[in-house]
Amino acid sequence: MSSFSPVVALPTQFTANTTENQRPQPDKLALLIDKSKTIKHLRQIHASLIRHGLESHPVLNFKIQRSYSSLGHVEDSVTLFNRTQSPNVFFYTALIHGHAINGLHEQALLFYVRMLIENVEPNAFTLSSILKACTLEVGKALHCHAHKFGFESDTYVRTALVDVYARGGYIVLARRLFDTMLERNLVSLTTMITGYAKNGNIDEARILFDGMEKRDVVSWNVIIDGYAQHGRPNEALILFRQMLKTRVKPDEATMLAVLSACGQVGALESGQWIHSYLRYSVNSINTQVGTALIDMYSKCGSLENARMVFDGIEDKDVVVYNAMIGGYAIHGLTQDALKLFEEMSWLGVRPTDVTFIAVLSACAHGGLVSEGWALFNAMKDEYGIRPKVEHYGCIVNLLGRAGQLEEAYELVKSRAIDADPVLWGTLLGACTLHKNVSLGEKIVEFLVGRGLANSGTYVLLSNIYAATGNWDGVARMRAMMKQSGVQKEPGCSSVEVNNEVHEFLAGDMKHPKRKEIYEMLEKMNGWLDDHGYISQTEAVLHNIGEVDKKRTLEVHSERLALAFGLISTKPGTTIKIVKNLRVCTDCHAVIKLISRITRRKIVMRDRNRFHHCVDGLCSCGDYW
DNA sequence: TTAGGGTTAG
Repeated sequence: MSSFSPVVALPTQFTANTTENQRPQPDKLALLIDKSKTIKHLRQIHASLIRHGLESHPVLNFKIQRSYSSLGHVEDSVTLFNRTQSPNVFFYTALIHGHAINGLHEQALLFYVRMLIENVEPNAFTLSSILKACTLEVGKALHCHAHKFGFESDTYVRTALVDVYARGGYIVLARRLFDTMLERNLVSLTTMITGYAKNGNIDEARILFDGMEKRDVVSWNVIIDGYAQHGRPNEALILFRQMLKTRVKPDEATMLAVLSACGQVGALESGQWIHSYLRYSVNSINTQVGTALIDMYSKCGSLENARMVFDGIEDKDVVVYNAMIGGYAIHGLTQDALKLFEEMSWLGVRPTDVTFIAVLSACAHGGLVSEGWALFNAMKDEYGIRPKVEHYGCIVNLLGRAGQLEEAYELVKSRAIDADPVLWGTLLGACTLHKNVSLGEKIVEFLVGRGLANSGTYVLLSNIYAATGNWDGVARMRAMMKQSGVQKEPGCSSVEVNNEVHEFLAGDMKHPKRKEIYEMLEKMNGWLDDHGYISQTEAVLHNIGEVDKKRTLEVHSERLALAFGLISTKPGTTIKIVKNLRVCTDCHAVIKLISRITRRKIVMRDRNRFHHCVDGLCSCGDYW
């Protein structure tokens, strides 16, 4: 008790009506408890409560305990609980809720069980609190409890049940529970939308969202994030613009979702807009938002800004480092990535598996085979991190790019039990790069023999055949692909002009400025001819004549994006292009040359990495 | 009491 007694720093607003002799009114104390925002204030009130012999007051005790929980001090809450004789349902519920919101799911469940053992009957509050903290299996059992105790139709309980089933992937069941609710409200709708969005069923989510009468910041966040996390970042950005026209004010969660979308589409201007919005709307940028900004700037090609945000974050955790190292990696700045990794280790920040993905991919882009192996081994031996398939992917990629195909093949084969199609794809991609037909065929044979071949296998082998001019082989693979119903993902490039992202497919005629774009393409061809450029027609993976091949290359999506960038920005402006697939060798050469001819910096992000083209040279050193 | 949130190979 002595630790509580001196009320030294009790602020005046709390002491005004409280002298040593005067007992404070319980209802006033109750109000103070509910209003206290910091643990310090709460402890002071608690002290005063004990000093005045009110420590057994049921309502005050309950409120104190609840406040401890919500301020993240669950242990104090438990202490208080343990000192309470025969706690009632409210007490138990507050405790369960406190554990649940602080992520202590198992303990929450244990208190629930204890409550049942003590014959304290749960109420609707209890059930909805505990449902939030449970897995699908436990949720099913709790569903029975809800039924038994008669709360199955309670709005809160029902909403929590919808959440549990949706989280567990039982989306149809969740929908049925949702449809049979006595009343739908903003939260239950948002819960259902979240369920669809997390499951990747974003179109269903959108239908419900569009039908909402009222939307708050959370419902907007859920739908925007749903698009952002499921490969539809453009739609996320469109919705965000719609949100700005409403009265609903975006919050940090909105910013995180939108920054992710900006990064994916390479929308630097939109990302910068968010950054300034943040600077003006919040006092300081927290670690999470900072990380998202670093990621956005890196993916939008602006490493300087990424670094600036990085330097401005005071308490850098490992995730912040991971984002920055990953940024250096995709830009091919291998040494900077490794240096930062060293710096972070030196500062005592322990790397995670994600950190190693970042540094290993940095090594792959720089062709640093021995450094990569050393890091891979250090990860296992020094840091005790078990390599995942992603790490093997990095190593296979590193070896494959460097031409050590057999070694890479052995490594993948040694892991054939949990063979990952991506790993095989990486390896086959390396075979294409080095035109190693025999190993490619050997791999495909191996995969077919073990029943591991999939549609992608044929695509890759067909690419190897095409790269070596084996058109019979290509035709065979195309036929097999047709049979298995696969299609190659179409190449798509985008460029951001005036805060708007313009997308192009190969040979695209849909853009309103198509006339000007194609005129520019012609002009570009003229420049290339003047510089004696010869098309690298072997980059065309179809068996057609040379002239047709050249024509095919000329309308590749990245060229259309480049042409549009050239006609819609001032001379000297950097052009930033984002492509969904890897850039082809011919386009790479053309873009380099155009950077010299137009004296513009051209930055292109392809599926793998960034290419900064300046004065005819590319930052990747033609190694990609 | 009910909803959302940072980094991840090719």
